[in-house]
Amino acid sequence: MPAADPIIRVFAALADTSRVQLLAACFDGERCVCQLVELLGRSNATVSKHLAILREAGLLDSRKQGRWVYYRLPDEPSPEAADAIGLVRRHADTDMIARDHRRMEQILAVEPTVLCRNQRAGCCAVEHQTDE
Amino acid sequence: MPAADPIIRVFAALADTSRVQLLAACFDGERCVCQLVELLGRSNATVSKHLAILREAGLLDSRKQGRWVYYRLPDEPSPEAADAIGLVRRHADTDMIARDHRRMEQILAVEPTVLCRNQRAGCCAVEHQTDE
DNA sequence: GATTTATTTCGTTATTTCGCTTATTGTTCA
DNA sequence: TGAACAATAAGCGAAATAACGAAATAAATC
Repeated sequence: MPAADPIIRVFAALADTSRVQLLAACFDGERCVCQLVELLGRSNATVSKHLAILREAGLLDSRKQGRWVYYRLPDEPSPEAADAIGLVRRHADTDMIARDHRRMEQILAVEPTVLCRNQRAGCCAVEHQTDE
Repeated sequence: MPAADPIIRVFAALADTSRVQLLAACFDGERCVCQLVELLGRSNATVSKHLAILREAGLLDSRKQGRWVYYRLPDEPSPEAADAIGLVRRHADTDMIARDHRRMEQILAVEPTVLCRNQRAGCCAVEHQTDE
C-alpha cells in the first residue's frame, strides 16, 4: 500500500476488476457512491474503500454535495493518471464495460433517494437483467 | 492470479517495484537471468518467478541460448502490453531506473560465466557502489 | 556422465488484500 | 435539538501474495 512510486500506486489501484469497473463507470460523468454500490452489488463500505484507493492514486476526484458524494474523472489528472485512464479506456474488457453501462442506465433512472432507501432495506433497488 | 481480463493481469504485473525494475532493465536490450538476479540482489528463484509473471502478462519475451535464458521486450506485443510498456517508459521513477542503469553497466562488464559462478558461491559478483 | 543455468516445487513465515460488520463523522430534515 | 441518513473509518477473518531455503527437474554443455 505505501507504494513509493506514484506509478506503482496507479498500477496497484487498477489491478482489481472492481476498481476498473468503478473507473469505467465514471467515464460518462460523475456518479454518486450509492449508484456505484448498486452497480457492483457490494457493501457500501467495500465500494467506498475501493473508491478511496482510486482517489489516492489520482484516478478519481470526489465532490461532496449535501449527503451524497460524487466521484468523477479528475479535471487536472497527473500525467501518469491521465495516461493510465487512457489505457483503461482503450483496452479494458469491452463486454464487461458495456454490460455495466447498460446497467448504469437503469440505475440512473432511479432517484438516488430511492436507491439509498432500498439499499438500506437490504434489497436490490434495480432489477438485474437476465442477459440471456 | 488467473485474472480474466488481460489488462488486469498487466496492471497486476506492474504493481510491484521489483517487476517494474526488471521491465525497465530490458529497455536497452535483452538481459540474462543471472544479470537480473545480480541487479535485484534477490534469489534466482524469486527473480525467475517475477519474470514469469511479466512474461505471462505479455510484457516480456524469453529466449534460451545455450545455458542462459534472455529476457527482452516482446517483438510483437499485444496492444495493451505495448501501451503499458510506454506508460512505464514515460512515468516510472526516474531516479530508481537511472540507478539501476548505472549498476547494470557494471554488471554487463562482467562475463555472465563469472557472474553465475560468483552467485553460486553466495557472494556478490559486482561491488555495490556507495552512491554517496 | 558430470556440471551448469534456469525453472519449478515444497514448506514455512510474513505481509497484503478483499469483503464483511460495526462504529464514527458530518449533513439534512423533522 | 435530535433523529435519520450517506459516506467513511476501524477492526476482523479468510484468502491471496511474496519471500526465502532447499530440493527436484529440465536442458544444454563439457
